[in-house]
Amino acid sequence: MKYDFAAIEKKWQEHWEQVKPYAAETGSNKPKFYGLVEFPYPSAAGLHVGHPRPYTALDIITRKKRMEGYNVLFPIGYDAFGLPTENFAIKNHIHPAIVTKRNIENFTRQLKMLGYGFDWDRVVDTTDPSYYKWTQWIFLQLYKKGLAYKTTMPVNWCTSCKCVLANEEVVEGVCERCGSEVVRREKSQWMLGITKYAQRLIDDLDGMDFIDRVKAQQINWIGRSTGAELKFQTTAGDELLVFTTRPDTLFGATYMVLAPEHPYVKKWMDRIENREAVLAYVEEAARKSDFERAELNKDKTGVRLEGVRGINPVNGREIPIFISDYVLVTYGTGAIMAVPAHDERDWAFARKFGCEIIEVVKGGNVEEAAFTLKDDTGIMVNSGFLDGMTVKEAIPAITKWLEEQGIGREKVNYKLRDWVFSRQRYWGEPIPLVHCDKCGWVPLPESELPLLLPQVDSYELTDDGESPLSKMSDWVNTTCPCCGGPARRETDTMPQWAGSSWYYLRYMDPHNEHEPVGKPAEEYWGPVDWYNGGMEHTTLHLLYSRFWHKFLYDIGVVHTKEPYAKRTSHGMILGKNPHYVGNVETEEEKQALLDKYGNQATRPAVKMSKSLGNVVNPDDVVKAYGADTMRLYIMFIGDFEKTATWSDEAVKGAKRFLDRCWNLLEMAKDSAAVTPENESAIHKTIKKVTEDINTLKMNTAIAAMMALVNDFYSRGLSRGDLEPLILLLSPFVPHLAEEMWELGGYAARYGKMAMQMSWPVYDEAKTQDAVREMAVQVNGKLRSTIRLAADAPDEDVIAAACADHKVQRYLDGMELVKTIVVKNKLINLIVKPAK
RNA sequence: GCCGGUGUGGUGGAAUGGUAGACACCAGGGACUUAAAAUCCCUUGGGAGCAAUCCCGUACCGGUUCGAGUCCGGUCACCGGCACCA
Repeated sequence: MKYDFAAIEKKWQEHWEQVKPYAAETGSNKPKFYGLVEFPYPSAAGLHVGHPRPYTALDIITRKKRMEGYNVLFPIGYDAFGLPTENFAIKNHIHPAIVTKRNIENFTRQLKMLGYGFDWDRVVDTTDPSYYKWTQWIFLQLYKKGLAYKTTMPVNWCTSCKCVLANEEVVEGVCERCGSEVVRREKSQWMLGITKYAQRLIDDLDGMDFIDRVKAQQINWIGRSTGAELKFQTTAGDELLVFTTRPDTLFGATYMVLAPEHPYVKKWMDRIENREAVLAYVEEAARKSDFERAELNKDKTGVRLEGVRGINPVNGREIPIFISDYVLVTYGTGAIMAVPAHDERDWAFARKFGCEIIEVVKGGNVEEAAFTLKDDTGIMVNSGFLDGMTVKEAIPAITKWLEEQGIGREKVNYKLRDWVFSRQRYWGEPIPLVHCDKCGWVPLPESELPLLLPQVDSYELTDDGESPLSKMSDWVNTTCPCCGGPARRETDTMPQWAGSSWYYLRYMDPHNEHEPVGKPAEEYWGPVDWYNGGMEHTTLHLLYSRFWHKFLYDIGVVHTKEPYAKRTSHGMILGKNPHYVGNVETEEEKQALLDKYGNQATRPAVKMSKSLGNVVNPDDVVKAYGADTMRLYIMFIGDFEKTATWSDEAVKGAKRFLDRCWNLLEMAKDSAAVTPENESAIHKTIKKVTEDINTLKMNTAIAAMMALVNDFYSRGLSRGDLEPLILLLSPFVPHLAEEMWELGGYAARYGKMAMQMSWPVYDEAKTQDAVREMAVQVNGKLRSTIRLAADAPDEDVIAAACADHKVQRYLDGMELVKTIVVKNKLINLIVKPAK
């Protein structure tokens, strides 16, 4: 009989639809396990071949957990608000809600096609009013606690999306999504006070089972640095506050720099003698896009403020003040004390503008370059009472002095900025606040949630940078919940990251009409035991949702400080590069590719894209080989954490393996007994697969099962031998496993599906071979192998090794000085020439 | 520049400090077949040799060790993140 994957997969998917074997039961007595994958954005393109990688991995893990007796929650949903859908809708004149519905249907079909064990009764859709009601509710709680506030500030503005972006959404000066130029604009925006949680977001990573690179990247992004904040007097009378991580170098501060946007620049305009030059510079800086700032990088520019000088508090010296865009208004105090001798940027600026360079830490040559080491090797000089100290001693000493003088204190700063939370677009959650001329911003009463997105015909972009909602006067004009007077609704919507910041909680209790999540459900299921997702979300979704969770913890909605106990991450799936130089033979052809595609041509594999024609559609793979082959191959492709390249040839290998498994049914002798010669191999395989699934090493788990199948082909097998193999296969290739389970008569015998059986257990004793092959080394070089009974005493091992005819040649005329025996593995004979 | 990671056959990739290359893909050979596909079996890191067997091999240089792909120091290359953050 042939392995008819199409019929088998259809049959079992329909069966599972009926019996719902993946339903999670809140409050069950079994131990719980909550496995989570990042819910997809339902794009028009459908499922990408990258999606099945993490989904299959967690599907395998949760299926195994079920077989191990856990009550498993493995949910799925759709993160469906967002710009691509809105842009698609505008272009094709379809309402985004319709586009979304259609895309979700397609994604659902594809996910079911792949046989995932999701609990389909808990599906969450962020655009569903019964869901975003609670997204809005959480926003109102943030507002009530002062963590949501509206402020005018320079923001990242995408010139193509016509929308603001969070810092996390700007990559190398361009829009993360569309790649267009990002400029700075002054706009009034809703902000979330994530910086208030900066320290906790660092501290609570401790003890979490997150892979190291996720922790490192988050800590990096939050960017904590310790130093001092101190005041400089100025000849204008105002005090200038600066932040420095090197208070020890205060004696070397020979000038100051303000960001061009620093408020004092305007304030001092009357005193500034070179007004025109200063104004011109400020204007130019404002015009520069982030991209230009990054491009122009190290080339320092600036203007000296003539007529105002700062006073170094430690020695009373008057020093010049500059403005320059190498000082950022968004970090620290927007003003610095410059110590050119010990800071590379200050040094470059000082050289260009002829500022004085005073060495205050010995150890370098400050005429040649800035000396920036902050360890014990440098000794303070030219620094009054700090002279002779190391840098490490000088920092607390000067900090103490600043405190005593009342002009400074120790200070911690973070690179993390508050989260720009409003978007000037239609397809997002409406922000549930109104503005009243009398009362200011007023939150909607919770009873009025959800505030529905108005149904309108036109949601085209406006050119003035306002949300499309601002054009809908019927919706915008309302009454103030506070005084009853006329008021206007907020017309900006929330960013895509809003709905995804708490969706894992909704899965626990998806139909609750009274709370975002009920207490019993949250206390039973929380926290998520294992969350897998992309590295690209480390400083976006993962950070944002940890922040929201901590806030919900503070207001008593959840009982854990952290949402996710464990976080792993998968590598991307790349496609073959059609322009790779390795594809062609001659030097001329290679050069032609290099000329045309540059660096691109040097890479064998690249991101899949329509324009390169290397996109793999899961539908096509499933049609040609079946879902089980797709699942198996995507797990076998390589180390889960690393990027991997899709190979059409290698898929066939996965299919071939499943064919070989299928044929075992007919090959197996009709006996329920385990064949003695297969027993050890079976137990070893159970052990290997069990351990490898736990550590996400699906590729080697599959390799072990392949090896066992090869053994069965060469040695023959019984129905009893096949039984545990089917159970091991079942999380990986559930359709094939169930069919074999049924056809092999196991289903009838146990009255259960394979997935409902207990996970096979191995007997450690039976994983041990009675006879071992041991390596024999002479002076560390492999010379022979010998076969001995397991756990043979060292004397026997040495005797057998010395007696081996290959080994003897190396012992001839030599004196045995030492032997090293590694039990059951290896013996090393150390010899030297006999005297 | 800073942080994190990687470097192993023609290819994807395996190897708690202990027989490098498991398992696959590709390729080659054989069986079956009128033939092809599929399937099954065999070979497959490089080099020398009729053979037994030997030599060389995990980016490069050095070190620790009886023994290093693995640990330590240094170098190079590539990938990911951050980047004028004071």
